Amino acid sequence: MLGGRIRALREERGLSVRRLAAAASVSPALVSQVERGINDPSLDSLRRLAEALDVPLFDLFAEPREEHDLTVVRAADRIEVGTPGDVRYTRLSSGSGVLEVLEGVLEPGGRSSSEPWSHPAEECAVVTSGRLLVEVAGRRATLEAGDSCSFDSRRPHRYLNDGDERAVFVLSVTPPSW
Amino acid sequence: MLGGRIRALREERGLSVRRLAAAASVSPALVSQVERGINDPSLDSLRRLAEALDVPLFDLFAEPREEHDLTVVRAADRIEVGTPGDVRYTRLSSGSGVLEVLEGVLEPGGRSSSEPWSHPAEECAVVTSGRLLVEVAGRRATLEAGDSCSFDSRRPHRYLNDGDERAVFVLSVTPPSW
DNA sequence: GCGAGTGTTCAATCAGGCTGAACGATTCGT
DNA sequence: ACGAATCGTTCAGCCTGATTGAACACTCGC
Repeated sequence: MLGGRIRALREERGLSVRRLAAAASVSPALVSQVERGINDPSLDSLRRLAEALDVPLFDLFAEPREEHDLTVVRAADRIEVGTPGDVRYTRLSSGSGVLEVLEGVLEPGGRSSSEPWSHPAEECAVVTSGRLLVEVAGRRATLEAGDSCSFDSRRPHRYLNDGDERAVFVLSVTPPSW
Repeated sequence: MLGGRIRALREERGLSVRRLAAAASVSPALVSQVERGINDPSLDSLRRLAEALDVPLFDLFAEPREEHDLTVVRAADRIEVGTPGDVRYTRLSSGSGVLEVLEGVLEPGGRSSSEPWSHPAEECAVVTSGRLLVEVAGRRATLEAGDSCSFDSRRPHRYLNDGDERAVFVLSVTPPSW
C-alpha cells in the first residue's frame, strides 16, 4: 500500500533498488523490505526516500487515485445530487476522485440552508448568471455573474439568493463532502 | 509541522491528550511528545492516532491549509496566470490552498499546447460558451456549452478549439500544478 | 483545603528498524 | 559457455530510538 507507492515512484524514474537506496542514504535491503511491506520504515527513512524520489512526503501516503480516463457529462443528462435547502445541484464532474464540480441553481428568495454548514474541504463558487449572496463565518459578499469566491469549507457557510432572478453557479469542492 | 497538525485535529475535536492517547492505545506522553515535535513516532503509532482522530493517515502530512476566510474575485479584476499555448487563463479561486479554479479562453484554431501535457492532479472542465475539443490519452471528445468532462491529469491531455467561435470554459484543478 | 482535570518531563526499557553479507536470477560482453 | 556485473531478495543480529510509567507543575470546581 505504502510500499507499492514507493515502488511505483521508483520504477517511474527508472531507478534500481540500490540506486535509490544510495540516493537516500539507506541500505538496499531497507528499500526492498519497505516496498514489499515487510517492514514499517521510520519517518526519518521515509523522509529521505521522499527526498530522493523528489516528492513531498505526504505523496507517499496518497490514496491510489480512482482510475478513470475521460468522463464526459452532457448538459442534457446530468445527474441530480442531493438538494440541501433550496439549491438544486447537478454533477458536472465524474463523481469519482477527489474533485467534485457541481452546478447549483438557486431560485429567488432561496437559501442553501437555514443554518450555515461546515465540512472539511475547500470550495470555490463561480456565478454564471443572476446574483448570489455568500455568507462565510458571518461575513457576506454579493457576487454578480462572472464573480467568484473561495474559502475553507470548515468555516460555517451558506448561499442565499436575495435577488429577483434565478442564480446559477458552478461549485468546485475538494474533497467531496456528501 | 506534523505534530502541529495532530494537535490541531485533536483540539478541533475537543479531545484531551489523555483521551486521544486512550483512543489510540498509546501513552499520553507519546502524544505530548509527538505534538511538540520532540520525537518521531513510528508509523504504527501514527496509524493509530490517525484512526483515533478519524482521518486518513496521509491527512497528517497534508500541508497546513492556507488561512483565508473569504476571498472574492470580481469579474473585472481577475489575475491572469501563465498562458500555456494559446489558452488565456484567469484565476477565479484565491490562489492559496489545494483547489484551483480558472477561466480559460481559447480562440478558434487555438490549442493549449502542441504536445499533450501530464501532471499529477485531477481536473474538470465546464464549457461556458463555444465549443471545446478535449484530447485525453489519445481519446477525443467535443464539448458544447453546458457540457463538462473530468479526468486524471496524469494522462496526457490538451484542449483545442476546432470551432469558429471563441471557447470559454471553467477549469477546476486539484492540486494546482503551476 | 482537596480532587480531578489539564499538559509536560525524564529515566529506563525493549521492541523493531536497519544493516551487512550472502542468496538465486538475469543480462551483459567476450 | 563462461565470468562479471547487475538485478531484487532474505536473514540474523545489533543498536538506536520510540514508547512507557511515574512524577511534575498547573488550573479549575467544590
